[in-house]
Amino acid sequence: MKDNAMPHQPLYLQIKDTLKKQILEGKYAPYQKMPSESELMNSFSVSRITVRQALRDLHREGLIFTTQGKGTFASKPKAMQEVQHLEGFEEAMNSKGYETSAQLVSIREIMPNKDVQDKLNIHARDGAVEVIRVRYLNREPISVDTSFFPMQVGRHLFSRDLGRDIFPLLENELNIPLGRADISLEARPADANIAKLLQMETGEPIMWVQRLTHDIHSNPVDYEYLAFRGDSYKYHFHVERERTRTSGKQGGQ
Amino acid sequence: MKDNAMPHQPLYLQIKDTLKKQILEGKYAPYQKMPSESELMNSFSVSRITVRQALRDLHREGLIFTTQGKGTFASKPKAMQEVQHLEGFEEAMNSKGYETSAQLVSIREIMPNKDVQDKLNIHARDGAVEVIRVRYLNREPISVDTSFFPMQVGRHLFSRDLGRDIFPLLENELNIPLGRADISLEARPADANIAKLLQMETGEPIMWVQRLTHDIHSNPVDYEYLAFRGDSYKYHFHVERERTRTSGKQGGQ
DNA sequence: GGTAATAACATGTCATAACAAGTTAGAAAA
DNA sequence: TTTTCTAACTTGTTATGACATGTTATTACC
Repeated sequence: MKDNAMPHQPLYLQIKDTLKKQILEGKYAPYQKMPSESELMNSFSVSRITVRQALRDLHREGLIFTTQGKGTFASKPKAMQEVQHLEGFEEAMNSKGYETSAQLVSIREIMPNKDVQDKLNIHARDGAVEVIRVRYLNREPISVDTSFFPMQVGRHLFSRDLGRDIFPLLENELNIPLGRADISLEARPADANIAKLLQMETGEPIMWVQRLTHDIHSNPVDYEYLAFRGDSYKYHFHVERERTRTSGKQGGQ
Repeated sequence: MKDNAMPHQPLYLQIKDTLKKQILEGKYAPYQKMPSESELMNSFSVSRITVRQALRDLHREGLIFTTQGKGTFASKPKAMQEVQHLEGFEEAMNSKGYETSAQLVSIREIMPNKDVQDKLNIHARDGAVEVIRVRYLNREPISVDTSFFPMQVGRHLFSRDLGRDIFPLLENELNIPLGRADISLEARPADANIAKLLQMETGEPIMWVQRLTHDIHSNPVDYEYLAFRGDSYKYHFHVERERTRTSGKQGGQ
């Protein structure tokens, strides 16, 4: 594990990585039964505890689930985004070992509608840049992203590779330090255009995310709609019960 | 918290709960060294693997961290950077001048399925109380709430008015101080039952909210599914861009 | 007193083994 | 043919044991 000489990985991590790769490559379809612990012991020539340790990690990462007496099954990959901080989709997914990519559908200068004007604090005559992309998770379309940028930001994007994340681009190449984002979530039916891009039926549920991102000076720099497939996306977060609310008549559900 | 016949818990879970309680009570200050595995083996009279399994779970919950050669230490209490308080539904709506109400569909004692067992940390034979309600906004159904309570909480609900919020009921009448809640959001199609209760078409999008609420001692007290009409509900919150991530090559969207 | 070596301590990895508990396929009985 | 029972299979828990690796205290030497 010191610099050269292929770092020796513990067996359980090697097994975990092998199985994870197989799952992500689709060797095991969602809900398909995987080899038993006994079979894995034999095929990897290791003890059961080593296999279990690998399986336990895979379970913790949500890639498998196990039922006593039945066996181990591949989970349906589900993108889950933690809402603790403004974290990009790609970053969140890559940290889980999923492969992400994005495909630019279009980029153009537009006359912003009222909503975009209000959000970006601009006028119609200022113009704005609209970027539409489809994002992929493990090569399957998962979201259609429609982003609007004020011209002083947007005009720099025409010459950039938009097949990857925009946030680091804004920060690292345009030197725009990002700050707060306002986010809203709704469940909506997919319209025909989105349904087509996401390879689903019109009317099926999507998670409709609106996000307005500011720089650290609170200037709006990016207003976007993200339409995620409902069956492939989940938001997750923690909240605390605020103490002072207990004195009121409200609160809870 | 389990008053009657304490169901037999695996040793590692008992040890984990004991240590967790000690940590949360402040017996070990943040970063303070905890007993070694060897000492825990002796004090609990179990094998090392049983101790390690308990420690592994505590580590996974963020309560401890371990360093090879040094030992095991209490973590700094997660100062949950709460995105924003989940504003109580009723409060949020009432502050906007909307009229809210809830109608009890059913309350019954059930044998909890595996998911509910896991979430409420109970066994099937413990039973649980299931409460199903429809919530109204300005007299139109907006959500179907299915809540599960462990028996020591749930049995008190049979004699209560469930036409109003449960959280203040739990806090003010049952003296259960509420703490953290884990929440996840998904867009899903409404099944026939929910569609009927919400007066919508089967398959239309709903916002599927899963919420596990704990008391301040981290005991789970309420596990619920909230199915909101997609066309009548929106989640909104703020997040900050985390500074340290800008140094990476990933991030953004 | 400072430095190096060694021993003791502590967690990390892995093996073998056994029993508990849940599921299912196949055999036997009705 | 259908139902019941049992053996085989499968995961869950726990024990004992050994070696690897990292840290720290102690001892020996200069």
